Amino acid sequence: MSDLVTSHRIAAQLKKQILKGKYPPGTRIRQEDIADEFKASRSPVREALRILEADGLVTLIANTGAWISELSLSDCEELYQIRERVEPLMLKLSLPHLTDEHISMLMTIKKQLENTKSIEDFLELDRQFHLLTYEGANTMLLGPMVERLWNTTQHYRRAYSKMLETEGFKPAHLEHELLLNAITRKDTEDAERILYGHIRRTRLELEKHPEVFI
Amino acid sequence: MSDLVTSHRIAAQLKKQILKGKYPPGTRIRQEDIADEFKASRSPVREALRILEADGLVTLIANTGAWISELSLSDCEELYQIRERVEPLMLKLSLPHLTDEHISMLMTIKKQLENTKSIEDFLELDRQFHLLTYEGANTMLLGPMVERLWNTTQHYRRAYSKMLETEGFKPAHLEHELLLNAITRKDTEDAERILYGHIRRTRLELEKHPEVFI
DNA sequence: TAGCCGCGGATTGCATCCAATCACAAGGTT
DNA sequence: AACCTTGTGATTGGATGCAATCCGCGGCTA
Repeated sequence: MSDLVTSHRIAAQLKKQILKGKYPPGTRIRQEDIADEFKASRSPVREALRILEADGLVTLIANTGAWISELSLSDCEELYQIRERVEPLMLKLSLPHLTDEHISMLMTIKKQLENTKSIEDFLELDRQFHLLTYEGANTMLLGPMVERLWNTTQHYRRAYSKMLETEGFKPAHLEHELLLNAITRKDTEDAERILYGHIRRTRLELEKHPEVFI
Repeated sequence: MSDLVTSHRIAAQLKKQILKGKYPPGTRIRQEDIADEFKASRSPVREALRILEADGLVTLIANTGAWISELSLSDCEELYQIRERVEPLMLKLSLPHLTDEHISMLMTIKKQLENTKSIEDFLELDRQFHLLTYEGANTMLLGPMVERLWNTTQHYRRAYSKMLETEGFKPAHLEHELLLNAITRKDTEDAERILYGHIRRTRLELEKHPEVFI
């Protein structure tokens, strides 16, 4: 389907690379370089860049070029405040439709999360954990929006995580425990509150590390 | 600047036309038609369509075409629920920076809003009123997001408004009164709650009119 | 008569070429 | 010495032509 379309293929690949950290924020992207890398012309590359712009991953400036999006501290605070309000909603919509399979999968991921020492694995598992709690909400609009919020903050979550000692992850683990518990009990209100606190605490921690930003 | 770039110019113009209701939801858009209309080639049109896709105004399907975005009732409910959570945040960030000029402007718009009989004017003034209350939040991310939410629901606000008798607008006027009052008092908490209720009530009203949707 | 297959027209996707624009550096002026 | 100006190279934006894909219609078959 759309994966056969060159522009979409390029967009998907580039997205992976960006999220993996291949290009740090502020890196300039030249159309021709990408075109060569994918053995295509600049046309589909330009479309791919527009797609990634919509995802918030790159920033385009007319007649000038494309850069990997860069967030200031205040941008990041803003994004987290949005997440604080929006993700509990998504959880509320999702929770009633989460099955036992979802929940046992969540338990598995939670255990892996507690045992890993690798930052990269932590980031990936944490993302999987939260996005899985939203899986029940079959939504055409909120889902992409939330994913976008995660994507744009990815670099900063990574940078911030690297500054933490392993002890620093403990609150997150406890909150995951509480969250999973509330989910199992199908206690929407509690789950929403815990998630709100989880994101809010992370924001406040992040604000203590302005050195992550320019 | 970017308005001189053909693709941006086309995107901006098309956006206006769509919001004005020139193309109802579900209308197919052929690249060549738009290209002819703007006396340009298909290249900038394609970019413009990608931009509008990011705005949520059109939906692209690979190898098939572009359509004016269409919302189902449940999509619309979802959007309103997002607005219920996100717009109060934006108001909270904006309120402390609203000046007396903002407030007197808001009063003017409110009066016009109460006196107009035209649906089209009502839509435009209502939009101006609310977006003006957000003007104090100089945000790079929330602002565009909120505008996008307004854009994608525009058609349905219009369709729904047309079904209402003039009496039907009364609650909205009262809520605007309360909201403006709370803003004048710089009472963030109250303003947030009133706004939440305003959007929520509208959503519930909308749910009573499923005939607006397909 | 209903359903399936295949073909032609219309439309989108991609490559290539040329034009327009910008950033940067060198030179001149005050 | 700092600032403005101008020209050149690099890069993006747009036009055109061709290839690929999809949709609808007609005819065939069960």
